[in-house]
Amino acid sequence: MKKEVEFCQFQEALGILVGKWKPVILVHLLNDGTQRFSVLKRKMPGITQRMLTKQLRELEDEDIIQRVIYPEIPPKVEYSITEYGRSLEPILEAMHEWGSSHVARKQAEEPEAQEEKLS
Amino acid sequence: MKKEVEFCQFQEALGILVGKWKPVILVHLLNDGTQRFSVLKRKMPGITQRMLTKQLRELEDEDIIQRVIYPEIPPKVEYSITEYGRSLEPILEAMHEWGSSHVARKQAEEPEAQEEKLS
DNA sequence: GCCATTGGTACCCTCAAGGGAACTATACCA
DNA sequence: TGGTATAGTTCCCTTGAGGGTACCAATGGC
Repeated sequence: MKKEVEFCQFQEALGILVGKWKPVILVHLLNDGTQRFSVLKRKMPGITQRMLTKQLRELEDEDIIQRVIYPEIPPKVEYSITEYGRSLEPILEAMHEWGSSHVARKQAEEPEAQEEKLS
Repeated sequence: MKKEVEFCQFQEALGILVGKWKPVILVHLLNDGTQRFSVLKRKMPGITQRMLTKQLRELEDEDIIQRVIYPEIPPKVEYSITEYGRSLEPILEAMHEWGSSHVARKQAEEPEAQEEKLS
């Protein structure tokens, strides 16, 4: 019974981190600090306005990031990591470290998509 | 340029861990060691045969777990974590730890879905 | 008057993840 | 003869994540 509950903890963290863009957004905000929408967008080639807005809103809803609107024209909105969001750093670090070796491994075993031709 | 590549590392780890059941499967295999299909299934109430098979296959394809078939009747198949799969442990641990405090936090702020009524 | 800028929103589409239910093969047991 | 157990597979369906395109509002610059 307790165990069932325990297993959900993973889903909690995953639920926040999954999404094609969320980890990337978080790393940008963690590394480079507060940034406005357009700057984030420029740093993520391939993302659409719609997607970036959506992901940012979701992270904001989870209280992982903070959104500050400056009532100017043209609009200015700045995003930053919250204290709480910063607590995700260990996970992101662990994932990054693991990912690095995973890619290294993949490249080692399929440098040219070879399949143990050397028997 | 380098940075772009770096950001993909997260996706690598996420791609393996996402899925409603994969983290749960991995934790079971990490904690309790080698186990056969039916035992795993029993430990995961709610999962269907189809789903469990699928997730196990995917993990096997990634070389995260190992599948050993005993040619008996009725069939016996045992699953276990590979050396490589064990390298995911830090991530799972980080996620679990974070998830625990996240749940604690959630329960603290919405014990009865109250909204700062105490002003 | 017209265009660019910024940070969005609205509408619609596609594809994959997840899942339900039924079926399979083979041997043992009663 | 029929039921049970194990580890699947097949077919079909639903939902949601992701994404493309177009549009908006207000102002400054030419």
